[in-house]
Amino acid sequence: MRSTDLLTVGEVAERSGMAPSALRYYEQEGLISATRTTGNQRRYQRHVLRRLAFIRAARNVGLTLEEVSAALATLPDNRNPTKADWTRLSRTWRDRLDEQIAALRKLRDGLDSCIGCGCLSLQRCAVSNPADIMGSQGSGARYLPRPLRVSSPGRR
Amino acid sequence: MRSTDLLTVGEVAERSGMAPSALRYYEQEGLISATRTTGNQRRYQRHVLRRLAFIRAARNVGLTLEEVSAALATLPDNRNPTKADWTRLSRTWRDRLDEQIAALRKLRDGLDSCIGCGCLSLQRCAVSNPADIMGSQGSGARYLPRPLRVSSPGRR
DNA sequence: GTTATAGTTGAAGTCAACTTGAGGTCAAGG
DNA sequence: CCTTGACCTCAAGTTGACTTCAACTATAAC
Repeated sequence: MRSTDLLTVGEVAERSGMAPSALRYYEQEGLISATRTTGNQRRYQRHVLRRLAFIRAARNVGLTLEEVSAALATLPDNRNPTKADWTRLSRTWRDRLDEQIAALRKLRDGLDSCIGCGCLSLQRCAVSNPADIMGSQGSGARYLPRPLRVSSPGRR
Repeated sequence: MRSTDLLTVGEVAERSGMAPSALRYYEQEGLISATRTTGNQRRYQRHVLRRLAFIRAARNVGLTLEEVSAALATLPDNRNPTKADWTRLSRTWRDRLDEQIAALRKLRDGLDSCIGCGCLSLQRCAVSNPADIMGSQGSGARYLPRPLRVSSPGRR
């Protein structure tokens, strides 16, 4: 067993629940970083675990890696991120989750009315309506997870 | 303008809001069907629109095409599907949506407690917890849309 | 009959987020 | 010193749901 406070990929993988290949991929995408031993093996500082926790949490909320990347980029690089930094980043997730929940609820309520009538009319049914799942209040629906986003004709 | 009650791909595409390429793909996957003209062009019966509405609705709820396909296969082929048939199929969506909503709510509530503490601890934080988003009641979380499913270590 | 528009096929490309495989190297315990 | 298990890189493969392309043909309107 090594005695330093640096972690190998295997250790980080186990502690974070992510596959080593995912860790390499994240590094390649600039989301995390590691130093190298003289023999070119990765050694991670413990704080990478927090970063990975953030990444997982963000992915759970439905962000793409690109968005995660952008969020991480707003962290200060001259000092260690504080609680406040992480809090700031995760605060916007709440809105996103609220939007997602609202969208699902709308879908469900539309479905409830559809179950009564069995219509699934292209024109009238909220559930199968091609364009307008999120309704008309402005520019919503941007934060729906992929499978809940209605493919607007012409783009998937 | 043609006078029959059969629809061309273009017409079906416009009325359903789906791309012609998607319609061909669905046909290839056995989700819809069409007759052909002597010149080999597709002609759709009007009821394909209802089927497409179903497909879109199901996709909105997060089903894969394979699941949609399985659902459609339970429709009777000796008679036209009735309202009751469509209703039966869509009834299971409700449960799925309820599950999705519950999962998101759980995520949000976990987030609310995290915003206060800024922790994102791998061990304690519900939002970034690798294994256990849906909690312990049995085998839940099967119907979470892809981006909300936590990748269990070893599989994506 | 001509032309414009719309349709046909099969193969290949796209996207995100990884995983897998081949072929080779490192590190730690005995 | 040697073996074993962990690690390295780079390229290619995977999945689902399509889209795009090239090369060609049909149909409808005039």
